[in-house]
Amino acid sequence: MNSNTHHSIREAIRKRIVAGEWQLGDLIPGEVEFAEEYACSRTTVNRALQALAEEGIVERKRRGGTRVSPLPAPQAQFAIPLVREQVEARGLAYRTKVTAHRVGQPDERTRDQMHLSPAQDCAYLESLHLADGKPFAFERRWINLASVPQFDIEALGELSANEWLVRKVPFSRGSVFLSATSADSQTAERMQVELSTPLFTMRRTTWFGDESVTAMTLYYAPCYELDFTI
Amino acid sequence: MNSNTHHSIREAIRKRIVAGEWQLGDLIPGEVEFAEEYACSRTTVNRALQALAEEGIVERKRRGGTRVSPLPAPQAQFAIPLVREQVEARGLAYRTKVTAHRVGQPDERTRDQMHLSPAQDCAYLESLHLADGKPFAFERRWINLASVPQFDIEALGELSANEWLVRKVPFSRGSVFLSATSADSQTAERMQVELSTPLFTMRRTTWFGDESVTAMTLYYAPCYELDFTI
DNA sequence: GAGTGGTCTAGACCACGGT
DNA sequence: CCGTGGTCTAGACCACTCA
Repeated sequence: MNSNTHHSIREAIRKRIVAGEWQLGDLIPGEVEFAEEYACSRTTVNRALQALAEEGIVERKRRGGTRVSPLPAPQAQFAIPLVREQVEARGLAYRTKVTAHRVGQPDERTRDQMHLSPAQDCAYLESLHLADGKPFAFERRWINLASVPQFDIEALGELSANEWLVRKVPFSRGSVFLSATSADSQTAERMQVELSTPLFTMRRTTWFGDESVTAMTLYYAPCYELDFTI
Repeated sequence: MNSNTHHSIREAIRKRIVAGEWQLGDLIPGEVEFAEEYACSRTTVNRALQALAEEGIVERKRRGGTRVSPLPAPQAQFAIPLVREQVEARGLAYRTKVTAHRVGQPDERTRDQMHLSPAQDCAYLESLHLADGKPFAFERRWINLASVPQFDIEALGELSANEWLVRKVPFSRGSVFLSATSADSQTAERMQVELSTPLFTMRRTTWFGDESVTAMTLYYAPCYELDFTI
């Protein structure tokens, strides 16, 4: 048995690329050549190179061979965390509180975002996420009752709306917008900050199939930073 | 020949999971079983399921089988774009201008971030990124001359420092911090906004191996949003 | 047309980890 | 222990695309 796994070969080739053995955009050896060099089958090299292609390190074309990416863009992959996890990761106690809720029709902008007809009823929710009792984030959310008819304030229990939705409508997709906004009077009051404080803001709309599930805006406390590695 | 590719099988199984054929956390059929069902080899099913595992849709354990992820967290993958690309994607003309530069030693906080010894010389750069002549982002950057000795203001040409570094030190890794900050007087002047305007801010430190390359802070114009899909 | 990557298959052995 | 996933191999055929 050969100890060369597609994993070890991938790392070996990655190291050679990172070390600059080939210039950006240059052709690197083909699968057969690598297979001879590492004394393994072509299949194994193929897996290794496909993984590097998925990472954006190399680009591959039939007949054209495999080249080092001409302009490798730093890639980041991260999971959108639940606020509960963000709070508990800081060693603080998480609690959430619904500060307002009603059923009604969203404003036109939200209706557009969620592709709703004007008469469509939605649940509206305002919640505060607390870390050790202090405001950590303030959330405004619309939930499409047509796609989540089981939704009810009572059903949440101790969960935040997001935690409930993640369980009830898993594998939803969506778009995220990050920005810096100025605290409006309501947010400032809820978050106990001064009016116009800069707040890191995350806006999300999520979909299940072609039906919108929810649209929300989350305002984080001034201390908050979103961090990830590339 | 069978028309079932690992790709098509992956999508078929994904659809069944998303449709709720199995509950969150439930065991799904094993590789052999799927192979019979889709009339293909176990190898092909294996590739399909491994891909779903990488996406976080299923979790796999030897002997334990494959289960639907109990709490699937929405995953996002995106490339840190060059400011030039962000500007040109909006159909605007990109230009960059170095507004200040010198060689010296960074403040203690930056020195810590970059793991530098006190006497270590760095290049300091302030640049403005313009979109159709209007300020789009303002950047403060330290460059570790020990890891990039070839760096020189003249070497940049029409490129931004980041574009130059991406070519000169490709495949670097690093950490990113996103936040909302209040425009200080210098940034406000350069960006032509009022003092204390909330600005979406990206702080990055990048490494090549165990050597820091650069540390930078980028302040985006108020109109800016970072968007991606999950 | 020919060379490269993309994929499949059947069979084999290994490694982990639940019973 | 033994069933499950993890991986390798050799050979095969296909699909793209460059010359």
